[in-house]
Amino acid sequence: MASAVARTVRLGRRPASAAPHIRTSLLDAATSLFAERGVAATTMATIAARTGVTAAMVHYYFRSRDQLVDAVVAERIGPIALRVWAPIPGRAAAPLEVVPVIVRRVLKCVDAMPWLPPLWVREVISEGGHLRERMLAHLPTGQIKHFALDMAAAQKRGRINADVEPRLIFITIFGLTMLLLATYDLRARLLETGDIDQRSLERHLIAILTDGLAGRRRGKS
Amino acid sequence: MASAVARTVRLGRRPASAAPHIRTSLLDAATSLFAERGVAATTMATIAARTGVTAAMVHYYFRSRDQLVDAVVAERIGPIALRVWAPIPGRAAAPLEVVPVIVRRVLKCVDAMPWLPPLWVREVISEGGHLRERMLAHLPTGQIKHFALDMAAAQKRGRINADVEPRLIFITIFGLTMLLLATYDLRARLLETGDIDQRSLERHLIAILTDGLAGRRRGKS
Amino acid sequence: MASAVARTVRLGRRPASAAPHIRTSLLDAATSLFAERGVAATTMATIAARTGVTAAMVHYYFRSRDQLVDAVVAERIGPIALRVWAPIPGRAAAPLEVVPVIVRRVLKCVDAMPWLPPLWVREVISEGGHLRERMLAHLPTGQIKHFALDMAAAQKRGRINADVEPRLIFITIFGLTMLLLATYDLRARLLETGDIDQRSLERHLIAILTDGLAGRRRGKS
Amino acid sequence: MASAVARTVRLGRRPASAAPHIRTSLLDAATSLFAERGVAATTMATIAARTGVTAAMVHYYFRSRDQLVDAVVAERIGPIALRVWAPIPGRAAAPLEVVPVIVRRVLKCVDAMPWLPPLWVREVISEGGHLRERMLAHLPTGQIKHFALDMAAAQKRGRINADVEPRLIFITIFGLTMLLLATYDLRARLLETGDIDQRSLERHLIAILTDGLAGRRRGKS
DNA sequence: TATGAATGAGTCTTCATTCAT
DNA sequence: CATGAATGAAGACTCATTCAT
Repeated sequence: MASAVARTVRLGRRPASAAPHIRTSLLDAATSLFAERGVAATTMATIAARTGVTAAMVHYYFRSRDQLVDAVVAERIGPIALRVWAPIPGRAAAPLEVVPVIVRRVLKCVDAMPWLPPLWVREVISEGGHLRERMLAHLPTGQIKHFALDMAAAQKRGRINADVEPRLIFITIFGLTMLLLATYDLRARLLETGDIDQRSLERHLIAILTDGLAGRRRGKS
Repeated sequence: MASAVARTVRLGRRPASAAPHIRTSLLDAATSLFAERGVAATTMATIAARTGVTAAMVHYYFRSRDQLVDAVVAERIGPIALRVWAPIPGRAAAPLEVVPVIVRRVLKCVDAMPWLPPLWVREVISEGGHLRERMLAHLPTGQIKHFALDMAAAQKRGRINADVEPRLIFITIFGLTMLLLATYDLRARLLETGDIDQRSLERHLIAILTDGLAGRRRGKS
Repeated sequence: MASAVARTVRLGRRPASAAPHIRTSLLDAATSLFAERGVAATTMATIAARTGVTAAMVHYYFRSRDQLVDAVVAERIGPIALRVWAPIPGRAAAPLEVVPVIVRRVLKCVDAMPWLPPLWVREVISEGGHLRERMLAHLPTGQIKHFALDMAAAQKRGRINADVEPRLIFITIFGLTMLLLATYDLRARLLETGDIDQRSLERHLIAILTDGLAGRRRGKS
Repeated sequence: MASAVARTVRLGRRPASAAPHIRTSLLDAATSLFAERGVAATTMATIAARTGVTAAMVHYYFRSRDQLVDAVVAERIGPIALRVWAPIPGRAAAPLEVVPVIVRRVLKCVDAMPWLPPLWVREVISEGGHLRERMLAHLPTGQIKHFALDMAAAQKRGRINADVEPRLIFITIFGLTMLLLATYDLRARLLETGDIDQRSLERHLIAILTDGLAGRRRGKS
């Protein structure tokens, strides 16, 4: 935030409080449109229209479509990755505790940023996703590898399911959470049983993942 | 298939092995391109080029882009849904057995159709997916609902994890499998630890999902 | 007709009685489609479809679109011109008698060929009409000039309206008749007074044209 | 017009005489091309080329071909209809006076807009004309009906030809004028007697229509 | 005679991008 | 800072035409 203010001042604009930065609004519009209909299906004109400006303005703030996409990744999606992948204290000692921590981190993020699950599932996680390459640079590779190593160690000590693949644990927890969030409305229309509230979803995720991770047979098989 | 061969022979064209129905080839090209780069980012010209024909040919076989997409859904993706969602014998008596059955069904499908996971994750499951609406008509709604009811009953009888939401069981098993399949190469590049072979993947999935579904506390909480 | 039979025999086809010639049907379809929606807006495929054959067949019978249009002019529209412009017996002696003769000739033609008025008005008479150039060759130029000269002579003898331009008499009679026929349904929708039957139309045309041609002041002004 | 000049000057572009609104030029080009070769045979690219801009510009000013056609009707042809169909003062008292009024109105319009006759004959009046439906909304239906009623009344009072159909009077006068104007060059090439000057044309039309309308037998037959 | 397959050229339309103002 | 005007490139789609069978 500090840097945003700094830049505003440097550029001689009015203080942020007076009006939302157009740049910010454009980024908002782009992000949610990318989530709603996909990156490829979102045009500069649509983003401009949702923000109430002309398409030329989008070019004024982001030199090109490519750089706009970069900005969305760097300023919107990237920071989330850092929050989600932040080191989990005590994960070595109590490996099963990672499940509720990760699940709740994701749920909390999504509360504030409902566009996240579809965008992640569609454009980041999925092979050929339009944001995939760009996201790679923003992922804390070191921590991800570290996490896998910690899990492997815990498994060796017999603390987690022997059949589980340690390198898949993070994506299993994180991905399943995202997936169930991203399929909210699909389920609603398919099952026609009314929606599943977030409390139940959280309980479901934590139960199945914790117990699955715990397993009945422990230690590396 | 027999009739296709017959016709090819009768017409005296190149050997059947070299020239299957162009319609089939186009459908193949479209399906894999949809998986590789998404529906919105795939043009008729690209599909044509990959098949080695002109763009006009794509219109010759499928009147419009829209109908081509319909054909992909109806002839390629739809049939898979039927296989995956086919009733699982004895699921009421041994609810935990559904996990390996579903996981293996998906893995088997994907063996023959490697384009499936990215396509499903990106364009079907994900909110705003371009094939979502079209797939709905092809999903065996009745069986999906039935499955949820069976799981709910099993849970009441204390056979599965009390904290699990029965309506989420199918998507949890099916979706997690698809997700891990769709992120194969992402993981490879991220972890740089060499690939995880399919055996380990299967074991991981079955372990975490079976044990997660079993849980330690049984019965509806 | 004789020549059509001759050609059929020469080409070794079945006699005309067995089935309507496809060529004839195609010509019929083309002619009425040209009248309904204009030459430019009529495609080979549409003509083929209305005849119940493939577009390739249209090319088989008429080498090209251009030659199909030629055939329509030569075999459908051209012959009518000959009937309409046929010399009117006694026109020199009784110049006013040309009006009912021409009007009735046209009405009779149109009875059998309802596509004529719109086609003529749209594609022949009108500047830039797609059949205009082609029709020129089929018009009996000599008779048209002759008619104008006869009228001029009659006018000099004080038999017709002094203010009338003799060279415009034919087109005035013929064109007005065609025009009123071609605007049948436009009037119906505009006036909403029910249709004007053909009897009234004929009476109207003959009255206004005869009396207009007769005039009150006779002789060249 | 004043504002257009003002803006051009303010923007410092080429002199106002050389560069009127491009939108206006495009409308001009479209209108005359529609008249020259018909609506169906006129492409966006041709219109653009004649105006000296790219095809994309035509879409910039008129969202689609359809809306361009609408604009031509609404802004070019529609207004003319109002002038031609404007109430004729004293038509009830002196019904025969309508002829020269209408004829001269049309001739005056066409003087300024030479594209009118072919366009009207081809695309408005003619069955299946591409502007027909769109023009209907712009025609002063009330006045057209009123005119027919006035003529019918005049006929009952014995003021006009008993055999004439009152509902056909307007189209007879208006249509014949348009028709003779639209066939100008056809006649020239057919008769090869040199062109008929507009004076003679006017005299011809007024003579034949006035005397035809007057008739010798008056009153409803 | 008849057709399905195939295509090049052209049409309408959209879109990212540039630029003068 | 902001926009209207302008465009080249590309996309979906159509159509007349050809050709092997």
